[in-house]
Amino acid sequence: MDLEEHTKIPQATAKRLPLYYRFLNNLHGQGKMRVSSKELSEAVKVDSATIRRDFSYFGALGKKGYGYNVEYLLSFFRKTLDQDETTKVALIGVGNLGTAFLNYNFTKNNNTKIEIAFDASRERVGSEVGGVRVEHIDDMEEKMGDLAVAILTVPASEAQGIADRLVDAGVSAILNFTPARITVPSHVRVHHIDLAIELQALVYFLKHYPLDEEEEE
Amino acid sequence: MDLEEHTKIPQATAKRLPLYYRFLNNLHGQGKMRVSSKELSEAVKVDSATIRRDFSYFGALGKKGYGYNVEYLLSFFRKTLDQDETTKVALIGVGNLGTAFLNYNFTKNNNTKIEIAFDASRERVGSEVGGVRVEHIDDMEEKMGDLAVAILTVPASEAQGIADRLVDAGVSAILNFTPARITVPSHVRVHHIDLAIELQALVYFLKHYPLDEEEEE
DNA sequence: GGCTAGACGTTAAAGATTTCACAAACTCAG
DNA sequence: CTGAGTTTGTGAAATCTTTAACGTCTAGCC
Repeated sequence: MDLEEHTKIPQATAKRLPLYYRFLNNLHGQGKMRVSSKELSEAVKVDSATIRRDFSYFGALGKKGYGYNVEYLLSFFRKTLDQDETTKVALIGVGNLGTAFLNYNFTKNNNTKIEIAFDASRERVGSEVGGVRVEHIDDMEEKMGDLAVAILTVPASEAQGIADRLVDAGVSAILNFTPARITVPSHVRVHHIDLAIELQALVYFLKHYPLDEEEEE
Repeated sequence: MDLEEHTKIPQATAKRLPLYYRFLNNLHGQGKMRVSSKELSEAVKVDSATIRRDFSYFGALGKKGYGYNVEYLLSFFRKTLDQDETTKVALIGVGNLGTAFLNYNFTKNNNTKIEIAFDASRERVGSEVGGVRVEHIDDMEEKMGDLAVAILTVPASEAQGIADRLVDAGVSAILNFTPARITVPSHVRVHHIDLAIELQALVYFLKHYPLDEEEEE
């Protein structure tokens, strides 16, 4: 693996890569052959200089006076983002949010696939949601296999307990949608997405960080 | 309004405020009287120096050798985060994700409340989900009143169209959960939360940014 | 009352990210 | 083939964020 190259890439850039990839896919689907950083900037709402800088970490991908070749860029990012090998994911907690994930067609445009789901409700067990089998949470360790990534959409009170079990089962990355800040060993990566906080933060910015005035009523 | 003071607060700090607030609430509920930046750090997974720095933007809230008084800090943040006045929110798109929001009890610990929801499916219209009335999307302008914030959980293909209508209806902040990057006038604030991208980014970090080695198998 | 340990608030440094601005290099039309 | 017009890639500057380090002050004990 060519970790040496990738390790140098700023985290802020890495987070934008999937975004670029998706929009390049769109463009390609529309039959576009070339694209400039300026066009891309308008589409993804990222400053064009930032886009050029981001791309430049991977070398000279474009041509001066021309822009970027969509197909080339796309195939480059496909490799970089490991789009060829699908990462299998487990989902814990088939509530509304969990169901939303299961019905989301990740595999399209995406290198991730939810392979199996777990829930504590006996009623849901055995059914399929969005084409994914739902198993009982008690059988998690047994049925999870070697999946490395888990999406956690359980009630907050369960979060830490389940996280501990996931870690024991060998999971190395958790996408945590519960409000609980879970504690895990240092070799496990956790990303928190906290819906209530996102909403509160938006409201805070709205009230305290005025944007342009509205021109008129 | 005391915008002068708040405008100076770094965005990174502002995004953490709701997180602090929630944990302080927890502590208070547990009957804790005092808390140090170190304790808080372990709970919210933010470096203690960062916490002290964050708090210091609001003045000297703690006492040397003692820490912070939970009650005082809580009441301070309640004012700062405008917890006393509830912000009313509209939700557009009562699919799985939208339903998850409607069932989420935001008002608890929170200054936001979803007042009304809209959906394109005639079947859902008229029902209540999570105690919120669902109206038809065609009646949006008419029934939305003066709500300033909207949560957008519609299919990506609808996102821009609905966003335009929201803006016309006077909304000034949108929490966009669709993969579409919507375009709005400069006086409207948009936060994008892109679930597929969050998952992909986590996978990318997992593969390319190794954490500590696992000690053993 | 005095001492020790603890914890804040802050200065300064380091690190990360974004943005500016422009030379270089390319395209394309004529 | 030439020249006008584009657009990249990148040094350098600006900005933002985190972290370290420590002086100062307080609590609480003897």
